[in-house]
Amino acid sequence: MEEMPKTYDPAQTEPLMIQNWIDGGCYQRSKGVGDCTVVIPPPNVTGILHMGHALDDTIQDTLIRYNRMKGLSTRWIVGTDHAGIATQTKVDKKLKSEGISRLEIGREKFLDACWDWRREYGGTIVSQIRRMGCSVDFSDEKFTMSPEYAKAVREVFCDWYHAGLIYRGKRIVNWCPSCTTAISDDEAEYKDEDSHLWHLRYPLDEPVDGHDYIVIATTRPETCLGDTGVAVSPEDPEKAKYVGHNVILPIVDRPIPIFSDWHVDKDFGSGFVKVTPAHDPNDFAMGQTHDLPQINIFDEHAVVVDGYGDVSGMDRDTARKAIVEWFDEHGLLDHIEDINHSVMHCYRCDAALEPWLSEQWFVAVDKLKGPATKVVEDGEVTFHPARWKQTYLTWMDNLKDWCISRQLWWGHRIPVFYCEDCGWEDALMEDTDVCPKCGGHHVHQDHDVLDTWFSSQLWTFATQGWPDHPEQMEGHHPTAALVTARDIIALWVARMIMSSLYFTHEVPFHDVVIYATILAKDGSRMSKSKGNGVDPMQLIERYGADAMRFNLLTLVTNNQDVRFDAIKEKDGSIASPRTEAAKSFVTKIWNASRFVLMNMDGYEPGPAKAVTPEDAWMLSRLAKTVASTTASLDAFEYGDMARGLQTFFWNEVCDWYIELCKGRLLDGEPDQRLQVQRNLMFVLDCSLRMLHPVMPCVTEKIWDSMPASGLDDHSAPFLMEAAWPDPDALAGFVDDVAEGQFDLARRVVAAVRSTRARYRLSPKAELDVAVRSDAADAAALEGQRDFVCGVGHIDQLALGAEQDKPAGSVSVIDGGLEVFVVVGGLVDLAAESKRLERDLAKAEKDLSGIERTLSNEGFVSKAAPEVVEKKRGQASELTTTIEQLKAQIADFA
RNA sequence: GGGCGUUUAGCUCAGGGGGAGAGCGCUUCCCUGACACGGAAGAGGUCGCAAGUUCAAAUCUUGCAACGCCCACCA
Repeated sequence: MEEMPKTYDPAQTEPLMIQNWIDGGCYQRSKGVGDCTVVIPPPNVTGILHMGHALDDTIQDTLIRYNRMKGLSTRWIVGTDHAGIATQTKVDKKLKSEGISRLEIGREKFLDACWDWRREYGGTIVSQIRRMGCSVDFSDEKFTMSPEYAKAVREVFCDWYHAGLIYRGKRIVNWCPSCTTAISDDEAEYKDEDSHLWHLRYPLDEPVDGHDYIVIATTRPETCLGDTGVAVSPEDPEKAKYVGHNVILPIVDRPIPIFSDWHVDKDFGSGFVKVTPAHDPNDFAMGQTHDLPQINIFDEHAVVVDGYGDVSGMDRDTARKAIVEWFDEHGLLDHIEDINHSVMHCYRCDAALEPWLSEQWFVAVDKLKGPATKVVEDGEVTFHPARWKQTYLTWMDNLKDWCISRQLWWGHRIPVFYCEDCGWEDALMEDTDVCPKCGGHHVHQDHDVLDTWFSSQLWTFATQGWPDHPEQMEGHHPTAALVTARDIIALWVARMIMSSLYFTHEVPFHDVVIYATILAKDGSRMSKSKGNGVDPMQLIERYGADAMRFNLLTLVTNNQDVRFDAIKEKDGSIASPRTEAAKSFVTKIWNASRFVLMNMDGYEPGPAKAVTPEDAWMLSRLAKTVASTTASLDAFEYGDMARGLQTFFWNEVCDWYIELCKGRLLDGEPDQRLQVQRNLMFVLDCSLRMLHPVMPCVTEKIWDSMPASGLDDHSAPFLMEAAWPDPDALAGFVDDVAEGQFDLARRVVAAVRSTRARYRLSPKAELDVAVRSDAADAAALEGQRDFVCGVGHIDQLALGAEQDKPAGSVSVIDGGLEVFVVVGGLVDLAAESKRLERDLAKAEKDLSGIERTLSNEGFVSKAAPEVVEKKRGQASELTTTIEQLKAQIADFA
């Protein structure tokens, strides 16, 4: 047992505590009854952790540490995500800065560079998680591209492929002509741009009602080469006459039909829409409905393909100019309208994306969505806060087939093999270069890789031995809870539920905890480009991990986003007042513990026992706090828990109980002293255990110096492995009468203190005080005479129902108590009677309000009886107060 | 366009049908035997606006306004 140093330095102590836990094997699976396995949402290996991760990981660590202390078998699985496109972009940029081109060095060498990157950043991320004090199992780190994981991914692909859930199809994808890859909707960025709406004339093949042409409106004149129809709204009576006729598509001179479709808004543009199924998602859908040909006019670089004369070989911008010019020259350019519309851009290279028809792999979701909907509807998977359930169900309801192929190199390569000789195709668990059908040697593997979410959807079970070692999952899957951000409910949470139900026949987790998005102080999103992001490591450096964790947990409420109060100072450091306050709390815990522990000479462990009224009050408050803290943790209400603990420990344990124990502890008889030591140790021990999941380092460090308490023998080598206080075992300490009596005493002390402040009396000057109250209160106060006098610095304290107002005294009236403080010649008659008049006016106003309520027929008959009773109590108390105030004012007059 | 969230003290935020709360900041006093990263006493708010439900609304409903987020669409 070491003595506690006078000051606590988180920067020095935290890494030591963390090292001790790791050396002690505490982070690996604990053995216990019941299971609490949690998988970390794997951070992308693209960089360093941000505040969102810090919050995410703090919640999980609190959850894990709490359950570990409760005696469950716990394990927190850690790992990182290869993050396909994001990582490839980063590596691409890095190589580019070194003058190296991805295309020149080829796939193999590029992948080597990706692995190098992964080693570097994966390591950084893991070390940051470690520095936060997160008790993840570092001995068994996972990665979404490890050989075992890759096997699981391949198994899933092959299974779904053979079950017909994965199919290849032509779809419009968001194509980046610069990166020559498809970009998912989620990865595309919308930007508002000023552009034009070109109104172009398309000649009719025969006049309709005397009209030779119609006017279509388009923002993409260059795609008209691929038009295969013109659509009007079914709700547009004026256009109905054109339906069934044909126009002759200018330039290419092709007749195309006019039809009606609900996609068209009759009030937009000219009411006629050119339909280009190969180059627009809506047009693609209309093309399917109306059985139109799909004519692809662009190659993969968005250059017009052969067969269009001069326009062939032009890029899309040049082609646009040329085509508009052509219409103009031929008198077919009706007019040009200015327009502002949003255009999708590649988030890697910022090029405008091209809707492009290409061969892609899809997961058919029809069979998967039903079960995934049901488990959430039935509550087998529960969202916290509950409103996210609706978000999930709405998304699930609108779910379309999922495009899983990506034209990237970094990722899980699609395990489909093709024979160029006989056309054989299959998804295989093992690579092959010989065709099993014809024996030919011209076999190649699909060049695309899988969407990153395809692999991360397996995270709860592919990290636990699936598919080869199902025994490893036994009892540890489903996992307990998933803690994540709301923006990936659809991308990740939903897909995990679908794939887990399909492959493991169980849900991946029972609870989904969605925390608030952390915004900058001004309410904007934290982002690198804005430079308003806060680096958690900087906060830790300045305030310590415990302080940061505590502050972050207070942000876990029902809200969907919160502003983080940090500001960047001139020297680049980060200042966060709330985190600073949390650091003060850490220091407070340290100092209070140090005080208790430095007064333990002669201490023998033993049960806590209420000897004095303040003991009874403290133990009752402790029992209630253990119960409420436990309940909050079980309900994933971390903000409540953190705030509740702070109020309890600081305002009740430190400000009152420890202060009140000083007399007995420092000057008491040996027996008295021993009992108060036991009580203090008990309260401190329970408090540290409750604080530990939130602030693991400081509490663990204090535990080093702690002897056993009445709670248990401290046989656990680490606080993190000690038992969570059992609310039921403490229930016997709950004592509402004691709490009420204690409040009485605190009110007398408060009255004396405020009088001192009002009269500028020294806090130490001993005063004479008289309290007039009813007999029961007087008796209760009599029992607390010592501490009231001690804390209130009272020389003579007179109590009783018949107390007279002492000469030279001023009074404070508080809920039936009349506290008279003798200030002697200082009494300022004018000021006092003014103050009393003010109090009287307020009391009378309050009373008249309550009497109005009470005289209301409706209130008395309809309000809950206890509410009426309470109001009556208030009225009678105020009546007493008013009488007392009047009497005293008369005294001063 | 559909959905969601927020609007409470100078700041960051809790709370939530029946007496307006915390932390920081501010004012005054106190370096009292762990802690000045401390203690005590205070000042400060018609809980965004309007209507409705109710005996009772900061709290529930509706509308409005501002800010923000998500989804869809933008020929």
